[in-house]
Amino acid sequence: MSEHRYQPQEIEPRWQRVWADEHTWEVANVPDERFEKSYVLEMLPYPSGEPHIGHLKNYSLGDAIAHFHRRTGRRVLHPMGYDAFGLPAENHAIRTGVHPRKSTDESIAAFQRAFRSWGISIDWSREIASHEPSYYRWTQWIFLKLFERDLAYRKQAAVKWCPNDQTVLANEQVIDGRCERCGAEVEVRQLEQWFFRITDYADRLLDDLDGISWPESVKSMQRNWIGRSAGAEVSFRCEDVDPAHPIDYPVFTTRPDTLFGATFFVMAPEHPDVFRLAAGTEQEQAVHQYVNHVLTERVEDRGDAEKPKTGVPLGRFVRNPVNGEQIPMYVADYVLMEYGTGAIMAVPAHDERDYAFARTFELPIRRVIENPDGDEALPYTGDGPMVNSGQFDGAHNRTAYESIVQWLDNEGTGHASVNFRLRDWLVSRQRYWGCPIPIIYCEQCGIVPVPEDELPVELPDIEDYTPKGKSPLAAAEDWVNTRCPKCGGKGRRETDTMDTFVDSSWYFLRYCDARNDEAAWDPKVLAQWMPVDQYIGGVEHAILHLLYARFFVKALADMELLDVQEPFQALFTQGMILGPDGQKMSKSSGNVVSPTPIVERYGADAARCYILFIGPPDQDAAWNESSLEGVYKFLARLWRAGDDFAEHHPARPAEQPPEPEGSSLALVRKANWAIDKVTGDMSGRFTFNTAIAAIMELVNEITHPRSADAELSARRFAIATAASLVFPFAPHLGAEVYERVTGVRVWEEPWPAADSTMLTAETFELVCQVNGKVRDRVQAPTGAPRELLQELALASRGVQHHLNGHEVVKVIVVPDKLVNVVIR
RNA sequence: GCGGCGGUGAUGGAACGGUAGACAUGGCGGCCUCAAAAGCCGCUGAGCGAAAGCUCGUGUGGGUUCGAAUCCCACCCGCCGUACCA
Repeated sequence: MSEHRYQPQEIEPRWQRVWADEHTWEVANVPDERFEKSYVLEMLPYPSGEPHIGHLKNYSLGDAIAHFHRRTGRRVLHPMGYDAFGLPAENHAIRTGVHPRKSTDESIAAFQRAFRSWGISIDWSREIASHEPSYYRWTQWIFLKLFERDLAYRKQAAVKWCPNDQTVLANEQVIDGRCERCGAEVEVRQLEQWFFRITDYADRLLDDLDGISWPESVKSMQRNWIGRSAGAEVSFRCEDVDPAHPIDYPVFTTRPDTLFGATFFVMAPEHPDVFRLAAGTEQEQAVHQYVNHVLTERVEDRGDAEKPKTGVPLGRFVRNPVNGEQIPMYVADYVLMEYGTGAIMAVPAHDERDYAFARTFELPIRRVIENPDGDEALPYTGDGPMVNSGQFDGAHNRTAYESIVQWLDNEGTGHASVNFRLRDWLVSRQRYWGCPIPIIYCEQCGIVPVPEDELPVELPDIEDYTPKGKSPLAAAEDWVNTRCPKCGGKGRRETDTMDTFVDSSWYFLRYCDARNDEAAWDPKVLAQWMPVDQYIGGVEHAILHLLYARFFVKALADMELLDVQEPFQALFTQGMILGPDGQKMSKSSGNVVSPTPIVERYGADAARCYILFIGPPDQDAAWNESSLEGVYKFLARLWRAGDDFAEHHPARPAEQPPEPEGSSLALVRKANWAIDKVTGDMSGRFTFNTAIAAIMELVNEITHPRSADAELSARRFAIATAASLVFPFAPHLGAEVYERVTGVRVWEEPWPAADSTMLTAETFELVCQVNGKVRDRVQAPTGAPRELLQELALASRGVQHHLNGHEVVKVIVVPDKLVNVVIR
């Protein structure tokens, strides 16, 4: 009887064929008022090699949510695509000579096979890949739209350069002074590059976080990254260089209340005026030496806050606007050109860095805020009454804050100001395998956008991918040399390509209208689907992708190309699957678990259930094969229960029996309990681990010998319910068992609703406590009045035993739950 | 430093302020079998006890409460992010 065994290898392909042949998961862009829409989206994969176990988790999670939404009466958009441009394919090409398009397409095929073999319910009619001209045509179009609005611009700047990948990087792609991709130490170079003006959106990117359901951790990371600081901009005047033409140097400070304590002034080594200021002073030589030294220092070393402060005097003075004092100017590397104005007022008494610098250079330290605790220690960064601050003496610094800013404003020496840590997004890359930037440089007309009707600017084939400090595309002379669209004269194409994060900043929009050849999307179609109701992916994208995509949506909304302000209404960040050793999976540690052999051996359903059962999905979890077998056994038992039943009874729709008794009642109750539990878990925190545990309990009840004499309809109902509930996690098995027992396709059935009368029994176990400690448990009628419960508890053996002789002070009764007798 | 999250059996993990440890793994015992595999049933936090039962127990120390893993305060440890950001 070998066929009476759970054989996922037989069941799974059969249902996959049904879903493929019938296009089951496709949805049309035709509005249907009867149903609410739901857009469920997992972050699109980067197709490099084979899918790994993290992908299995990501798409198992998303698929369960998509199925649940469908069966609770929503029209679900659940598409798939590939983030196909990028460095790994190109580096592979450099090593092997294989065109990145070929290796990428092979990898995409592997992903497609995997998704089908996992039974993920994807609307394949909307599939996209960012390296196809039909997609990147619109990436280029968006670039041009941003360019039109001056949100894409070109400027010379000190940028982060990866010497290994031979390309510039966005600030977000530099981790601890190293390249996010290859780990090489990043250098700083002055280069002309393309930027997106994301800083224009800093305020909105920050404020709108309040309105979306995202994990607090991700919101907080974005808030920190945007780094909004409120303070004041204050001008310090330098009359030294030419008294006839004084120069005002603004600084940004979050502590204008400490202005009276500013005893020196520091500029960043990159500040453009540093050499001019030092010129002609005895410091000239020293300043040159110092600045040159700093600029050759490693980025990582310079950022170390622990290292001793260095710097040199500029030989000049500036005037403190609040008290007219002339304070010395310095150049020091602890001041950063990228933040604020590249110059600071130094208040050593109330700032740790300024304090350290002042001690090293023996500069005056003047306390202007007292510590209410009477502690004399400096630096003191807390609040307190002001001293040595002229007219503000005695006032509390927080109270005086506003009036100082007001006073500066009246004097014309300062004003309230806000500063952001966020920098503009550097998007050009000196690499081949990316979306070409649709720009032409003309000797006459300068920077000229490629006309929309000439899009896409197709990526040409080239021979040599090796990076040479400029884009490999520069070698494609035929392609580079073109005519200026404006004047018809000689033009040269931009040879840099776009950061791949540009491609993935709008793909969720393209899914809505993926086959539109006339436009990136039809705004009316977009309005039907956007925003994404549930987005699912890894935390590693907390800043980069999630910030960029939000920026794109806001910018496009401002152009009235769409009408949402936020792309992802709710976000769920999954935890990582670690190796069996609890370490991050990596080729070098040899602990990588591939999903393919697991799926082949245990089936996709078991692999999917296991990965969801392992723990709360937002937490990291170590892979453990023996637990996987436990999940497999559970599925096999459900299959066997269905098989046994179907062997002896013809399929008929499952219904809850009207008045079950005895073991039938127990079974029906358990089924309803499971419906209630699973439904709750699916709707809230996605705690699929406890949902699966509840289905396990139901299956345990079904197969337990005590349920053997339950009536037919009760057994059918219980088995069908288990199959129905397991369907979002194990779709093949759910469909198989449900159909064999009921004759009906489970995905066409609505999600089961718990019968509330079955969620409670006539009696319950009353917990009897004395002073909060459990002393007995007795059966009591459900819904019994408090008096009765109190009576039962007081009469119980355990309570009596502990009562002896003590005075009962009071009795707490929690209906249908417990009684606590308080004694003295 | 700052921000976020977490600390519960041998293990992964459950527990609207109300029976701590659901479910699963592992372990032990049993059934079935000539035997094994598979499957099924039961037990499984620690200590004391013949048993009934008692005591202890959710990182540490306090607090609130009839009752705290859960709420509050202080601290310790771990993970993640970020950092000379003025």
